Amino acid sequence: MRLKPLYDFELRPREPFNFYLTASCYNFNWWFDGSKCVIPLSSSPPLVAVARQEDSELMVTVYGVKGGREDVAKMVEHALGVNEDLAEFYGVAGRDPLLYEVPRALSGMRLRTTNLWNAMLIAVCQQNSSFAQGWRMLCRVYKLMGKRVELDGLTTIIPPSPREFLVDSARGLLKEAGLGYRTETIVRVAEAVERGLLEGVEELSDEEAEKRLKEVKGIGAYTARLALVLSQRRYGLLPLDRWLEKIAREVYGLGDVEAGLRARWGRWCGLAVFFTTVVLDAEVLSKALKRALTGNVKPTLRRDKLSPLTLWMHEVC
DNA sequence: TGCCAGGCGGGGT
DNA sequence: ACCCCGCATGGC
Repeated sequence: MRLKPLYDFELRPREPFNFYLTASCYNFNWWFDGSKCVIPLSSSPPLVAVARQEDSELMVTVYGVKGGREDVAKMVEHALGVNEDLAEFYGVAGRDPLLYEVPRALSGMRLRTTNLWNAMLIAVCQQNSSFAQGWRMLCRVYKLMGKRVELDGLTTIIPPSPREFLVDSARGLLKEAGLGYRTETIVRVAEAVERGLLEGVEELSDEEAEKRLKEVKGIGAYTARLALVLSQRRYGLLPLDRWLEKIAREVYGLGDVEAGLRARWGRWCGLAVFFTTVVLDAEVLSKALKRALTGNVKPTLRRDKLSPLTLWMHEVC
């Protein structure tokens, strides 16, 4: 399917802003090519934005079938976090033995958000799997179930909507993608979305939102919190998994890791977790722990090494 | 080969 | 409240 350019606009991000790092992180090569970042906005009707940097401006072109000038600027602004103020977080991170490189090597990098449904898909793929395995699963889901679209010269993918997970062939495709027992969980999430269970979540408090997501069988505290961080920037939530549990216990000498991290990171927990995975290149626990304990907390950025920042350079699946 | 990896729920205590 | 185990898959 071919989408046509509908209109353009510009955004002026709050400084410091690093578009390259923001677009690079946890991204695939059909959404970022080193200069253009594709931001899927809607599956039906198909709508995507393409952002690129020009001096201190972001130039955004919107593609679709016909529009309908919804509040695309607001959506792109939120997706890239262009107006986010991280000054306070940089204060916290700057004196943290795990995160002190964030205001330095990663200055201006923001977390990109996606919609709640897609964030839950991402989070479910991280359950009980390594970084590499989780992102490979996700890569295959997008290739097998996403919608391929063409924009001018660019071929890209719009992530599948919950509806695609409720057709007969969906389970087979998800198994093919390697999701294993996560298949049933993500199908249940899709059903919950279709029933409207996840509508209005953004109006709820953090605790209520987490509780709502956990009503779906297979969604626990980690998955719910991660999805809310990745979609709604609810940085007060702490997605704590075995990986971070172990690292934080050793690096900070914590007994009660959850309470200890809350005390340390406060309302920035979610963003701190995100950046912890980035600075340690999301290495498997044994390697990440070694690096954390020796103060090797600067992301590698070598293109031959698969990491959150180089994912887009690789043919993952 | 067997074992493990950024969870989770169920069933035991 | 805890603890423990199995769960499906792929990589080493």
